Amino acid sequence: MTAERSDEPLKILLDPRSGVPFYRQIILQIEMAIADGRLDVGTQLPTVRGLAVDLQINPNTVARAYSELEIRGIVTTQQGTGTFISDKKIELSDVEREEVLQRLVQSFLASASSYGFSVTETVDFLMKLHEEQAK
Amino acid sequence: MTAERSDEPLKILLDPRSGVPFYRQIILQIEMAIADGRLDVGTQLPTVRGLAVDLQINPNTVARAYSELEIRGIVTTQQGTGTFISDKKIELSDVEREEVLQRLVQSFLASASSYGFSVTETVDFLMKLHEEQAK
DNA sequence: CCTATTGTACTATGTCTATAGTACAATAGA
DNA sequence: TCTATTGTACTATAGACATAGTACAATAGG
Repeated sequence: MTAERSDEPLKILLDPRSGVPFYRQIILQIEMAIADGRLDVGTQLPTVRGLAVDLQINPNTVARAYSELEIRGIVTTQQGTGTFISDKKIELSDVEREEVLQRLVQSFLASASSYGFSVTETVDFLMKLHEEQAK
Repeated sequence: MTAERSDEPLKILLDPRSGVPFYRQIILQIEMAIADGRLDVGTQLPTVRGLAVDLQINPNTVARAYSELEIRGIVTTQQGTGTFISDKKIELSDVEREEVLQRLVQSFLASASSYGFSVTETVDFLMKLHEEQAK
């Protein structure tokens, strides 16, 4: 094995059967990685061409994902250098925050329910996922 | 709490932001409902036009979902009568079930994250909500 | 300065998805 | 029998998605 960098590279997996567009899957997985701490502020993402080769998809598709992430302020790009995780912070009042989260959660649970997942099952799954991540 | 009975109509929810085609969301949710017993053999599905109105989508889209389900032998259709659950057993492996939930959870967490909620905060909120509901 | 590497921009093509609209076929029920 | 309801089939249009290909711009490093 070649000597890798100290920090392991982000592993992105695409599921062609999910129906979810590739560029969205990339966005989702990068967002997740940031949310749970696997990607820190300032970390460089794989290059457009590099990731395209890795995932065996068109560079345009990667570029589109990065472009959307930049529009949302989640990453910053520098011509000729690369794409990096930015330090996006959203300011909301506590009340607003709670309302937003409440709405997100309700929508999520309703969705899971329509697929036949009970609230208990859904919550358990999330907890387990979170515990594993904490290791 | 609602006092619903076994005759409650199947509730299908479409998520336009998921990237998953409507017709596939319909197929998946019907399959899941059959797999976990919410839909029994012989049960009539909503009519093509009726479901289209409910979901506010084009009848062609519903027809496509039903058509694919029939090709797979999951439903049987009778001209002029309707579409019914056939007696084909649906074997959704735990893995497949988990994949669906995984996708829902990932999309949810990414969404929450984009609003500035950490995974920990989101999970805690859900847990607390669930505990209170259990009382 | 020169070159490789990076991100960006554009055109073009093909497939998939969803829509609107129209028409037809088969069945149930009055 | 007649009519409404059901599923089915088709055309046409528009947009999203992924691809291929080409070209350009900005930066790092020798």
